[in-house]
Parts: sequence; structure tokens; C-alpha cells
Amino acid sequence: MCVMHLCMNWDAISFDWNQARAFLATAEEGSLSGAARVLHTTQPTVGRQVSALEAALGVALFERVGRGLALTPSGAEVLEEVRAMGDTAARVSLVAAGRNDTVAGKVAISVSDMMAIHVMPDILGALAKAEPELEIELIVTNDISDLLRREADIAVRHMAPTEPELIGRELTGSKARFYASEGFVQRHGNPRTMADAQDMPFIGFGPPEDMARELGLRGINLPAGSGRLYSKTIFAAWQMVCAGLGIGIMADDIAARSSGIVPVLAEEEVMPVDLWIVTHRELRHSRRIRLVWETLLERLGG
Amino acid sequence: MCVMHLCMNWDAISFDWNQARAFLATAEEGSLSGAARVLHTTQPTVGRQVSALEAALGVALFERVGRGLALTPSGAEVLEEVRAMGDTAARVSLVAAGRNDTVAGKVAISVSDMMAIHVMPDILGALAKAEPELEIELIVTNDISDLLRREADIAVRHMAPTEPELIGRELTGSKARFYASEGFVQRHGNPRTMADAQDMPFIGFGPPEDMARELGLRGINLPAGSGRLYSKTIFAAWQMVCAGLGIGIMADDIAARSSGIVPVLAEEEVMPVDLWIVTHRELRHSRRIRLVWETLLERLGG
DNA sequence: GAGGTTTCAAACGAAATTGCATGAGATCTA
DNA sequence: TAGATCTCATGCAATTTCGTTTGAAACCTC
Repeated sequence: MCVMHLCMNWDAISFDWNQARAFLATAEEGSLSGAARVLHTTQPTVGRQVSALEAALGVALFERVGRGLALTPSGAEVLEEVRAMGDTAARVSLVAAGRNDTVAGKVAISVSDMMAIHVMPDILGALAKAEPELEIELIVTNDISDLLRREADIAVRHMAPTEPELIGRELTGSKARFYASEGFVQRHGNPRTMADAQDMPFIGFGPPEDMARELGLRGINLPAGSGRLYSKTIFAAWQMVCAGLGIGIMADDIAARSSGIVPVLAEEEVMPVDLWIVTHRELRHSRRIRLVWETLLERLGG
Repeated sequence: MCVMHLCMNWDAISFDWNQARAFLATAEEGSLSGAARVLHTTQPTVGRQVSALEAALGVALFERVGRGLALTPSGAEVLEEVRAMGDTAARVSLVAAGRNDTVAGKVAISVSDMMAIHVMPDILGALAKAEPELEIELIVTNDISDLLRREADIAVRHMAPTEPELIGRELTGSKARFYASEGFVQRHGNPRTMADAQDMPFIGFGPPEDMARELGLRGINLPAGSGRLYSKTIFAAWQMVCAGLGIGIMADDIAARSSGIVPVLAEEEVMPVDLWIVTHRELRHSRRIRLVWETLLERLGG
């Protein structure tokens, strides 16, 4: 609109911005109580703030209808704008975090469950010891965390980021191959090719379709009907492999930590494991973020 | 960016929005004291709010340098985003005002000085009597007020609005013609055509170039060198006409209120006076605005 | 229909924020 | 260089806001 701000209209923004936030949270969450929860405050406070905003703007935003509130048409219209205000507020928070030059504070790292269990403890332990003021939240998920919405500050992913707002760095990932338990091999034999394993069960790390597509890209075709056992929680799936329920794919270094596990399908392709650390472009220069970033880079092999 | 708000990231907007506003005002005004003035609060309060924001974001926004503050590079970057937040806040205020269904409150009307003196008093008097809770600010300016920035809520202009956000309604403006004082006519005679007035002084309502261009569009060519006396304050210019200093253009109904004034240049074109009332599209349906709008329409002749 | 679980609203005491007054430092003018 | 006028920082009293608690009404489940 207008970039020049020679004279700002201060009257137009003189309403209480926190009350606007309370209204936003209430409308989004659907209730005063819900808003109070997400804002880490209490229901009476949110209620008073919304009422005060209504009085200040001279507009009835909600209609008190039994339990819960209902947006009035005016409220819906105002909400649109307040929502935009919330979006810009999130951007304020983002660039501020990117400029944050204190080491103290929180960094949220999103990793897969296997990494959380097998490789992160050492790294986080070293980090916590080296930087006592650093607070780290480990978000364990096998879905790709939404860095754009800042569910996490840094994510360890298995692929390069596609969003232009994100920047990533590839790590020297290990190799992955097929494994099974010693018990499984004793019972079924150790297949050397996929043809040998036609009738053997495979443990998947996600829906069979996804697994088949993923491996198909690497020239490996799983037998039809395999992978009826799967879990998106890789740790759980791997436990099934260890229990001798079937064949699974695992990174060599992690497989090496499990006892009683042997490689199978020796003549099939050994697959490289893509590993990326990813963060938001704006956060890249935050001292705190960079500290964690460098440590991850070093310990995971940059 | 993302229109879907299935789950909002509430942590990202959990900083104090009023503190952000304090920072915005401070940065824009250049000092804590200045910010305190525009925000109708005190300097210690603004100072504490800005400091608290710095602490919350972990970013040094200002560098305390003797008298006054200087934005840090980080502060400048954050300011950009907070400025965007301020813009959206202004929009909140705008649509809220448009939905405001209370009669009580302020309406700012922007008019030319002549209108302010000659026609508004009656209208505003009637309005104030009919609606005791209505508060009206009369902004007197011959520049077109920036309705987009809400310097005024309603403007009476001499041309149709060009901005798409504004809506206007044409009024039945009066006719305008050339006038001079009786004393002037006694001394110089009453010219009937522009040729007769070649050597007579003209009083302008703005820079001679503007006047010449404006009248040229209507087929009237002022003598070269006329209009060396002018004032953008039309009232002042008209006083010069009344004092017999020269010939001036005036709307008939307003000229009729001045004694000792007679029409001159009778054979020249009589010019229609364009008259529009203009407001912001969003404000159109505010009860308060509509009330004033309808009154202006009625009394000024819709 | 009773019990449990929500919701919002009201009252009261506590805590945080605000405003005023004051002081110290810097800039500008004479 | 001295005075005036700005600026921001600090201490203290007063107001406002907040959180806790309680109550009443609506919804869901059994």
C-alpha cells in the first residue's frame, strides 16, 4: 500500500493489541477457556479482554449463546483482519528469534524416533554440558515438522527442503540395507536376492504403498503382499524386526547397535540414507540456533 | 502465505503485542518521549515496555546513545515486521469502525475553509442537537485529506474520488462566477468580458499555474500576470476580494453572504461547482458515519 | 433423568503496571 | 562557558489488571 510513513495515524492503532490477540485466540479456539489455555492465562482474563475490546471498538464480536460463543457477522469481519495481524506478529517473532543473540533460551529440534533414541542423546548431552543456559526441546516425529509455522527451529530430515524459506545442509548419511533377526534367518534362511524372499514378511516404516514406491525408485521391488506389518513409529517397526517378525530396512550404524541382527538380501542394492539438517532462513543467524546447527553438523558429519 | 489455520502456532505470538506497539511508536517518533505523546501515555511506561520487549525477544532493539535512541540493525529488521503489524492493526480499526453500530463516538469531517465557515455551522449545530452523543471533529484543510489513512472519516471534496477504496456521492453544487467588491468596480469599472479585464488583478485560490490550468479547462483564459495575489486559504483570498484588491471566483451562495460584493465579467461562462462527499468503503455502513453522511446529503443537496 | 464435564460470569485479594516526580546526561543557543 | 531545553533512567504511590475461587447454566453420556 503506502510505504511512506511520514505521519502515522496513531489513533487508528490505539486500541489494546493484547485484547486483539485475546479475541483472535478466542475465535480460533472457539471458546474463552480454549483461548486461555493457548495463551497461558485464565478464562476470566480472556473474557474481560474480549469484552473490553468489544467496548473499545463499539462492535459486538461474539454472541453469548449458552455455553460457548458465536461470532457475529461483524466479529467475523474483524477476525479476518486480526488474523492478518496475528500472521504479521508471527513474523515479528520469527525475525526477532533470528536476531536473538543470547545463548540462553529454547531450541526445538525435530528428529525421527530412531535418531532420538540412538544418536541424539550423546549430542544433546554434550550440548547441555557445554552450554548450561541452552534449553532444548526434542520433538520426535516421523512426519516432516512444519518449520514454516515454527513447530521446530531445526529439523533433521531425510530429504532436502523444498520450501524457499528454508535452508538445508546435506550430511554424510550412512548406508542402509535389509536386516533380519538371527532367529528369523534360522527359521527362514538368509535370502540373497529379492526372488529368494518372495514369500517372506517385510516390516514397513509406513503404509505399504509408500514403502513400495520409495524402494521402487531405487530399483528394488518388494514382493506383493509384503509389508502388512508396519508402523510409522520406526522404533516400533524395528522392534518387530528384532523380534523376528520379518525383514526390515535400517541404517547400518543404527542396526549395529541392536544385537542379534544380521544383514540379509546381500545381493540387493545398498541404499544411501539421505540426511539433511534444515532450518528457517530467518533463524540461520541466531547465535543460539547456529550453535546447535554447528554441533549437529559436526557430530552428524558435515 | 497460508490461509489454512488448522492449528495456530500460539507460542510465536505470545509476546506482548502492546510492547510491540510501544516499540513501533518509539522507532517512528524517534524517542520514548515522542512515542509517549502519540500513545497518550508517559515516557517511563513506553521505556519500560520497550525494554521488556527487548528482554522477551532477546534482541537489542535500541542503542542508548546520549539523548535519544538509535535503532540497532536487529531493531531495524524487527521494525519492518512490526510496521506491517501496525498496518494490519489500522485495518482492524478500520473495519471495526465500519461495523460500529453505536451513535456515540467521533466522526471527523474534512472540509474546505469556506465550507467550514459558511455552511458547516448550521449543519453541525443541527447534528449536535439531534444526536447529543455524537462527537464531531471538523478538519479544515484545502488539501484533500487522506481518507485512506483515516485522517478524516468523511470529506467534502470538489472532485470525485479516484481511489477504489473510497466511495463518493455527487451533490448538487451551486454555480460559481467572478466577483469583485463594490469599491473595486467603482474604481476599475465592471468588466463584461475577459478582454475588458486584461489589466485587472485577480485573486487566486492557489498558485497561478494551477488556477490558470483549472480555468483553462473550462474555456476561460486569465490574463497573463494576473493572480499574483493568492492564498490557499480560500477565506483569506476571499477577504482580499472583499477588500477590493481584485477579482475572484466564488460560489454564488457563499458570495451572497458577503455584503458589498457584486458579480463581474457577466458575459463569461458561469462555472458549476463540483461537490462530492466521500468516505471509506469500509466505513460506509457504520451507523454513526451513515448518520452524518445522510445529514450532509440532505443539507447540502443530494 | 442423574451425574459428570464442559462452558461463561461475578467477587475478592494479590500482583503487576502505570503515572508522577525527580535526577543525570547530552545538545543547542547565546 | 553558562543557561535552557531536550533526552532517558529511577523511586514511590496509586490504580489497574490479573488470578483464584465460586456459582449457574448448558451439553454429553450413561
